[in-house]
Amino acid sequence: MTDQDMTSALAPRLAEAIRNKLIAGELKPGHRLSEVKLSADLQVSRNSLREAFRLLTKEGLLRHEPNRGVFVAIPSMASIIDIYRVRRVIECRAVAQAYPKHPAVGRMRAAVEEARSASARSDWGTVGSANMVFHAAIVDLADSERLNAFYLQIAAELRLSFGLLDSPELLHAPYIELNAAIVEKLDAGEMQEAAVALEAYLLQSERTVLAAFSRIPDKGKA
Amino acid sequence: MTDQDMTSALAPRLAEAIRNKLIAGELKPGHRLSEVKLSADLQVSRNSLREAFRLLTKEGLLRHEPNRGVFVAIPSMASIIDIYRVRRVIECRAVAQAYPKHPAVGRMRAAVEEARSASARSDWGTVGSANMVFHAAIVDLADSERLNAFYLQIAAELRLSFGLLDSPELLHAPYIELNAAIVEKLDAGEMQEAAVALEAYLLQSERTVLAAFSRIPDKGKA
DNA sequence: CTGTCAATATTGTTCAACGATTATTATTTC
DNA sequence: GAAATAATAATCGTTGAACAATATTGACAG
Repeated sequence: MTDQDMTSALAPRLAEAIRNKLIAGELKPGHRLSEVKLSADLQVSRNSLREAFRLLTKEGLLRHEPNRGVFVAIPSMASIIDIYRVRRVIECRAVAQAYPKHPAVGRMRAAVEEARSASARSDWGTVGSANMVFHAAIVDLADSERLNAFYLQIAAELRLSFGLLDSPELLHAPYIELNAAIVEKLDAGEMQEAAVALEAYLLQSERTVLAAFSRIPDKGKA
Repeated sequence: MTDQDMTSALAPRLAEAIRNKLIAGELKPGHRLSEVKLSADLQVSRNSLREAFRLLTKEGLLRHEPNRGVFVAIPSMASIIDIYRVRRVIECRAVAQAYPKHPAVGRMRAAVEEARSASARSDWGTVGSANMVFHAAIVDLADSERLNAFYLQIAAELRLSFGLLDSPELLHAPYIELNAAIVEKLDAGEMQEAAVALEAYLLQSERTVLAAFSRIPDKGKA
């Protein structure tokens, strides 16, 4: 079922497969990806694999060192800070300028509901995914496919960082009700208030993530 | 001098060469790029060229149709509208939240000066480039490398659209003094005013570009 | 004129090869 | 024994050719 999907080209499918392994944490940051070994494992040629590598390198998930190979990108504090800056720029503005009856608001509401029910059964993985959907919907308020595509990349990169952290509960649970509050404000037409709430929210989230990140013992080890 | 630069990999250099041809207008939108022909022209293998194609496709400059080949992306009104949406989201926010003494402000000022002097000698190409530098500097106010990289892509895509339009004077000249006004407001610490001025500016620019675009006779022709 | 079908051309993918660069090991020298 | 150096192995970078899959073209029959 998974390897007979000839609908699209091989390289993008490879990229997606590797991307999933990355955000699932199966491939750890700093690990080196051998072309010959991976191409043998995935039953594809070296050339096709290299094409997939280019894609992921441009997305920031892999790092390419000339004549040495590709490595899983190692998230740093700088990258986390950078990503949150991007999020504040895009998400806050998207909310501030949002049209209150935009279809994406419905998706935001649905994401909050799913997060709540998942939280009730302590399914923090689903809570995290729902949270991702929520913020992707926020970006969609701006009605720009380029912004959406860009955000998807950023989000994947952020997930890579999250993979290094444990305690997903602490990382996602506190924000469910904050998300709900933002939807409420949007429904009430209070876009400006929603934007400032989101900004404070993102700043707090950034602090939490950075704090968790700083508690990682040693990340310079292979 | 240009073909012995072994410092970086081949594919990115190819991509840059093709990108330059694209924004210079040497390759017209809708044109199909044959793998065998181009690889022969550029003296590289088909595999290397394909790697470069992936890069440019992900940047939105080329379009890939399965089993048919790659084509120069055809700018549409929708893409122009989308790009301007992105610009308003990013640039306005960057200005509104800017630190008035940010180093990028100096580059903005320098870009205005260059545009003025180029305008005096009717060098509209340079005026356009200086304008690009100005806006890239605006984005840099947000201090995010990811935002900078993203904006570079968007700008390249916009340049592709500009290539279809004539009368570069009308497209760039009116904005020189508006740029200068934004720098002044930033210097005065009036970030909010600068942001609203920039927003009006971008809206006007979008209208101008769309109007010029709609005057293109027939863009469905090969 | 239209639909069918073969012929042709182009892309998609793989493989094998070779030079260049890097990592590793062995050797030499002090 | 330790450091420096040379030889070896492994990997990447790029190329060229090959074959299958798909799309385009053109001929042809009705």
